[in-house]
Amino acid sequence: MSRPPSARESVLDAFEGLLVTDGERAATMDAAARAAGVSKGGLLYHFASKDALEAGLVDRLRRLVDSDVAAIEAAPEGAVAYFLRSSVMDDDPLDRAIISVSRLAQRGSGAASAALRDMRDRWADVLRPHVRDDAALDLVMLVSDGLYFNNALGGDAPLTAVPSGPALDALVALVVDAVAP
Amino acid sequence: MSRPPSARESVLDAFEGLLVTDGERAATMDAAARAAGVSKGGLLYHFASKDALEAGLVDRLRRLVDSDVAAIEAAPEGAVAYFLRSSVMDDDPLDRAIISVSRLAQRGSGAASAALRDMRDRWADVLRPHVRDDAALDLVMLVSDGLYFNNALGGDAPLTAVPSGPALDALVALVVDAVAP
DNA sequence: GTCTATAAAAAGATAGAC
DNA sequence: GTCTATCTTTTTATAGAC
Repeated sequence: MSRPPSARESVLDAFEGLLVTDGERAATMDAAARAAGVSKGGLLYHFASKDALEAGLVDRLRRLVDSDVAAIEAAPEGAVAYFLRSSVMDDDPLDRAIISVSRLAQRGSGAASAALRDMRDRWADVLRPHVRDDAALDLVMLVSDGLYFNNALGGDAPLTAVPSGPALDALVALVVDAVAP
Repeated sequence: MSRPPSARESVLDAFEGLLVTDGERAATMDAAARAAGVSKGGLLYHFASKDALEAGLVDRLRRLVDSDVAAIEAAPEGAVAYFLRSSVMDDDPLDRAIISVSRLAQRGSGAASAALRDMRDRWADVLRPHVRDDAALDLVMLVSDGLYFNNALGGDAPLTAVPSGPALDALVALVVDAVAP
């Protein structure tokens, strides 16, 4: 935790970047090594297999979700409003981790799917006390999923124009009003 | 339109099935040929390349969206309620086409991303007259995206328990009430 | 229209030098 | 810790027989 090996993190960053910007197909060990500026052998010293590389990304996601759950709980503007606003992709470390692990999940990685499921469960647990009932919780979670979905799909352009600015304000207000206890 | 070549459709069905159930990685030309009961050479007669095979699936999606938009417009229970309920994956031809083309989009196919974007635009156009304002339209579209997202991810189990039965009824009622003009 | 055989490239992984 | 070289398997695609 105090002294993370630099090359290891570089490889992980490069692999994540390839998944986010170029899609699953482009995220090969070869490409990750090249993007990180190491050789394939160098990469394989840190991550002995493709599975190990993917596990590294999944671990990173789990750690980022820990901080996110804490931030949701502490948000002054309310947990629901904060959660929805943070569901709009902003290219921060958590967003990149979610997108890249989503790509792994679609490649068929069971560990990636499990991590995403777990993330979603933890979000639901922290939001539950802040909404009216189960239908309200479903609504909040699904809007959040939808916001991520539009960024996780279609590598180049987002699937749609995700609401931002005043449109996002109006959406958040509408949802907060509909789910308030 | 009247006499679709049988082998061609079989190959397309097999390719779609592989994408839906086994994920992108498993949907190779070899596997599609085997699943369709033809040889690789036989497949390549109908689809000269992987791109052509993917284009075949995208065309199928476009045709199914045509019918779906008509069904939304004609729904007796209201466009929004019908649209949301039909966003829950039911393994019908349209759902399978959406999931499989989503997988192609994540593989990096620009044509697949464009078809999904177009589908979403057409849905928005047909729903717009049935909702209060732009924020309400965003809400409906995002909940629908969320419902699909949870099926498009994680090949084996859906990412979460998608609401069904009374939970779905309550969710639809909540949304319909929040967006009614 | 459908087949077999095979080429050509890319991917994951191993061995061992430095 | 990092490198080069090499092996194996998989995937796309071509050639040409039937």
